[in-house]
Amino acid sequence: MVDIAFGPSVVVQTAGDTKPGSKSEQAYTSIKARIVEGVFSPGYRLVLAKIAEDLGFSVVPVREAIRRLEAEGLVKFERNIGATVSGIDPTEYLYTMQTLSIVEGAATALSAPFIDSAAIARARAVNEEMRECLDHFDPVRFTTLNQDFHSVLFEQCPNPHILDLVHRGWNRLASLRSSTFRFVPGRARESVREHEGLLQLIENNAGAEAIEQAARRHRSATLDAYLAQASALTE
Amino acid sequence: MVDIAFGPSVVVQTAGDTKPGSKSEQAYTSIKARIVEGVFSPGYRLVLAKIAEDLGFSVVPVREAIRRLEAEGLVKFERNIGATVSGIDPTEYLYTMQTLSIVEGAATALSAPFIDSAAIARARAVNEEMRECLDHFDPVRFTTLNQDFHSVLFEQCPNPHILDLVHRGWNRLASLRSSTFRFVPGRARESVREHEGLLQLIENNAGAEAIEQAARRHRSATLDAYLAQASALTE
DNA sequence: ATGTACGAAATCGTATACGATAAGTATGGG
DNA sequence: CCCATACTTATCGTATACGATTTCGTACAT
Repeated sequence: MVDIAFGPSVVVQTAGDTKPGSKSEQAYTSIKARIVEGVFSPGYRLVLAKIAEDLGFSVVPVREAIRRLEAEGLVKFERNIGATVSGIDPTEYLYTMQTLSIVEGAATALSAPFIDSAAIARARAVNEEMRECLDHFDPVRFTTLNQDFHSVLFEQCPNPHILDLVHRGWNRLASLRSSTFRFVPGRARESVREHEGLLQLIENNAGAEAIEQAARRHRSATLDAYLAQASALTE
Repeated sequence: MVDIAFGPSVVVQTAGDTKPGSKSEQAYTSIKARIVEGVFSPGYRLVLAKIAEDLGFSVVPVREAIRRLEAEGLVKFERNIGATVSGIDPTEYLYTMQTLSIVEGAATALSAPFIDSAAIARARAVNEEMRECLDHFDPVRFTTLNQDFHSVLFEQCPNPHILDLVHRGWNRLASLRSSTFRFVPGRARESVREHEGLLQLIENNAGAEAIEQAARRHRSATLDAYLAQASALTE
């Protein structure tokens, strides 16, 4: 739809990708996908030689890929020690959620003036699907749809940098969730309601300030809900 | 004071640095410094072999360094073509300023509850120095002090991710300014006034919302002022 | 039994070498 | 005189090789 969704998780393209032919690039994409999909869980040790052999490459392009992933915060790379998939102590989770909250709010506010009625209709349709998910209890699908919802809103975002930050946050969280995600049904229901409210604000051409606040309130509530269970997250 | 200032410009540490011993790390630091200080202006062609020879290293660590810089947005690296210091068409400038505005506002709001009277005093002192700069017309020093001012406020920022984003924005802008910076004296005077207002808000324990708004308004005004001259920026 | 020291294995870091690709240049035809 | 094509050159991309560092296991002494 908006971004590429495959399997249980979602990999969002981040800016700065080189042409696909480069092995360094392939390694980057491949490793990132495996992290985001949860094949490589947090704490997983990424041994250069092993990954290189897996992919049939030499270590050099793999190193580059790892460095890029490090800059995105997906892995930690220590000299003479090696790379591990970034851990997620509750604190780190809070940081990420808080940052995402801010950045998503900004993206929503910036995009609002450019959202036409067609986009709103699409967003509303996605939100309806989310509502249905509530009955069938499908958390994975719910999360994917949630990102789809926001993606529709952000489609016309006039600032690609902000969008990039949002995507990085999503990827980060996807990596965390694949391993330790838990669903909060009550919160999810509320979320659907808030989405509808946000759409109405946009339809009524509310000020950017109001929209941003709404978006931030939404995120903030989500954050609180998840924070309660954050202690369950392992290092 | 807060961050390391040397020469006319300021290089802000960004998260993700490896131990200093690594050549890859040295290359990273060295190239970044030269970009931020303006030795490598936007558009400058970074030839791997040449840089490697300059530093006395081989190309491999240099490549890694470039990749990290690319992920931070400081350089553009195209397959089989090479790396160039990121350009700054007015649009890109707008994106960066807008993003920085949002992120700085958030950082200010988050930090506010943790700012004690001593920090406020220091911030105020810096702001006074800025006021003095207005008379002597020292734009470079003014910019440095401006970052110092915010650094004092952000010292206790509870979210390092946000802080990292702020620093990246500063580095980015520093790179741009070194080559094409122009000073807007009227705007600068206003800026000093707004800083004082912000400090008073914090002293009075104003809500995070109000503080964030003030910070954002400030940035927004700055943005507008610089945007007027943005067309003067070269690709 | 525990702590320490030494050695071996695993892994990372970097240099060098060579193949691949794109940009620049010259030459020949229109 | 201009354009297209072949060739040369500059630069990047990756593999391989080897040295450096860390970690882990084992043996020894207390």
